[in-house]
Amino acid sequence: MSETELFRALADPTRRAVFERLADGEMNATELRQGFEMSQPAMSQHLAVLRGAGLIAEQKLGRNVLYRINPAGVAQMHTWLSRYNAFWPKRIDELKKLLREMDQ
Amino acid sequence: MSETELFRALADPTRRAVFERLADGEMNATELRQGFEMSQPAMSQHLAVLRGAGLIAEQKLGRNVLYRINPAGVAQMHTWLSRYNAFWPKRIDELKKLLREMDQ
DNA sequence: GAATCACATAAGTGTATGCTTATGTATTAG
DNA sequence: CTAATACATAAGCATACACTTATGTGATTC
Repeated sequence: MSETELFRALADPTRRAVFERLADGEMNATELRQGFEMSQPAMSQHLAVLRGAGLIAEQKLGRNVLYRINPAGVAQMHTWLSRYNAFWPKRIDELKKLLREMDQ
Repeated sequence: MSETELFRALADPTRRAVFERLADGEMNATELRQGFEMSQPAMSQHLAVLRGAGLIAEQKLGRNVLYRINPAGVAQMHTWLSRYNAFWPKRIDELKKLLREMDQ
């Protein structure tokens, strides 16, 4: 899981939209394809890139493969981005607000 | 400032390293080039991509151009990533810790 | 004012990449 | 058991992109 792979995986708008779809929950490739004007092999390629980057994980159930977001990939991006927290002055108020919501 | 441009700008390892250098503070292109085996036009191109993506801002001082990190670009990435906070279970503890440190 | 410096832009090149059609393998349904 | 389904892989193509050398413009130095 390299940072380059992370960013490259998300740099393509189609592939990023696929990743964003998985935020709604685990899906197989056919479900993921709904709503996209895309061939089946294209989707397969995108999923391979996302998997290679560590952003998604798969689970084979017979001929079906279920894909879901891999928390480790998300965490890695968070870690990278956290270096730049000093450039984000509004974070204190927003984090406090977030924590308030979480504690409810 | 599109998300695609953001991710694409950071997807190249050289360019990401340039961006990471700017976290240390404002620099001109020649300073930025130190430590990189890179031609001057290559650096110019990278800076143009980062600027186009909204990740850096520039300030011209005569023939010198100073580059610095643009907080808005960082914030935009934060916003995108925050959609995936649900996949990051350790965040509550770490955020509380961060806030504690901030309040000191 | 000439020379030097700092940077942007142009043009070219080799490699990578997002798409396609074609094909293959494994699983499931009837 | 055959046909259909689900998905991965192969191969090809057009476009994008990170690099280079070459060049140009503007600012600074001497």
